[in-house]
Amino acid sequence: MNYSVSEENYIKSIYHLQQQTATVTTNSLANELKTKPASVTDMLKKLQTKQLVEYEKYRGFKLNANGNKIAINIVRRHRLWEFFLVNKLGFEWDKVHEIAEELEHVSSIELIKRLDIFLNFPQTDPHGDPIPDTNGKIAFIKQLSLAEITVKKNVLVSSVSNQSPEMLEMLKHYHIGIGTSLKVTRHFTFDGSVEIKVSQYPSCIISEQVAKNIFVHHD
Amino acid sequence: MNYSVSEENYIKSIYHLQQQTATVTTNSLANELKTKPASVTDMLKKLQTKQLVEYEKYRGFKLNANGNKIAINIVRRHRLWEFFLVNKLGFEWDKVHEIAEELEHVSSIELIKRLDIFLNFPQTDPHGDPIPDTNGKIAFIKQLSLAEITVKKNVLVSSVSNQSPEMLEMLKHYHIGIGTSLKVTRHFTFDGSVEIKVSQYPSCIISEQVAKNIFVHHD
DNA sequence: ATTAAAATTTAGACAAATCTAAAAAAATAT
DNA sequence: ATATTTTTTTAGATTTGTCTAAATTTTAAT
Ligand SMILES: [Mn+2]
Ligand SMILES: [Mn+2]
Ligand SMILES: [Mn+2]
Ligand SMILES: [Mn+2]
Repeated sequence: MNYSVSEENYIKSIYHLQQQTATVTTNSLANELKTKPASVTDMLKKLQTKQLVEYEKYRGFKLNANGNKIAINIVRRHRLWEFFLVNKLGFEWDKVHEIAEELEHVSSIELIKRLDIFLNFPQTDPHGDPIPDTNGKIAFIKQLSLAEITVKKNVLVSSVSNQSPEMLEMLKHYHIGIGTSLKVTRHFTFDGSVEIKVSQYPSCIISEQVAKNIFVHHD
Repeated sequence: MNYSVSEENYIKSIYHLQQQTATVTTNSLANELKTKPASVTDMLKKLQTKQLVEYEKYRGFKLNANGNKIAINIVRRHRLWEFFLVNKLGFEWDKVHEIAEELEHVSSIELIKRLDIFLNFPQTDPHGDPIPDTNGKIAFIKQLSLAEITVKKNVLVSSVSNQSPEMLEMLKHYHIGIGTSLKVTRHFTFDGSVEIKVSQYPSCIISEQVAKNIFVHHD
């Protein structure tokens, strides 16, 4: 079956909210989609008749197996396009989300198949998020934020959860990108700030707020 | 200003029909867009209030300067995507039109700018049609069909007007593609068929119907 | 010049997606 | 346990794009 742009956006947003809370509320989805609660209720009735969600009045809702499969496929398209935009067209990573938000709705299956080949089967998007494979399998990478990591172990930056231009600017300043190798040298308990050492650059200190948004894994 | 997918499809279709006839009729546009005449009238009123067409009740319509500029920009996007699909993703040229029909509506200006750079500023799409530049200028290539061309001059295939899978199959059989060098060796007046010689291959005869769809220019 | 046919427009309806305002249900506070 | 606040749903309206059927205008034919 084929879904409208609007339906796809709802499905994907439910999926993302479910990563945090098993069951999603009307208000949170309205907020995520920048729409009104009444509109969410309307759409949910439709998604229910289309057998994509489990929904009980006043009780919240979640994607069923079918809805989940479709959501993951949209995520796959989104992230492949983001990879294309950054690695082929040379966009900065803070500029690609909006564009991928449109591209993800182009419906050709063959297109995505060929794009994947063309990009050489990338595993993660420019923000470090995993790209689901054709079967919907998502590689899980155990990752911790810089605020949680133990001291003096070399780690690789695997993803950054805040993808704003402001964050990008700051990360550039610190010479941090996806894949960058670094080491936490100290945690300051007073304000939660963290001292890090990025390759040959002198040590520097980042705030707890920043540290919480940078995720790393051991190499 | 920003236009809906539907508005853009109407604008582009009017543009294409205008290449044949200076002023476009309601029925021909309905036919082109696979919609109903009543829907065309409705949309034309909207395009008129948006200052994109000159329209007089019962008298047909045409794009004004503003509408024309927008149409050409959509054509530009369409053809750049077609080029991408064929030359980067490896699609056959008969499979790309539908997909480009969706991709052309992705609204980012920066996207098309970068795509153009990435593709190295292609001049023509996979069907040999010229790609308008950023300013809307379209390179005009004087071209004649194989049915009209004079005998025994070497010519280059510049475009093919019928882009169906059936035509592609036939062209492949004759080893003809965009850019192929060939020579017309005879015209048969009885049925309008044409004998051609494609590089090292033995001479062959193509029907008038095929000849009329293959356009060439002198090298 | 009438008449018949074809093309175009209008009138009115409908589906999708959205909204505001009011009603209903659930959660929270006293 | 009741009252208050918050969340969610319903009712009803709106916008966009489409359609069918009927009316109007234009074009073609006699
Ligand atoms: Mn989207
Ligand atoms: Mn991403
Ligand atoms: Mn289109
Ligand atoms: Mn083309």
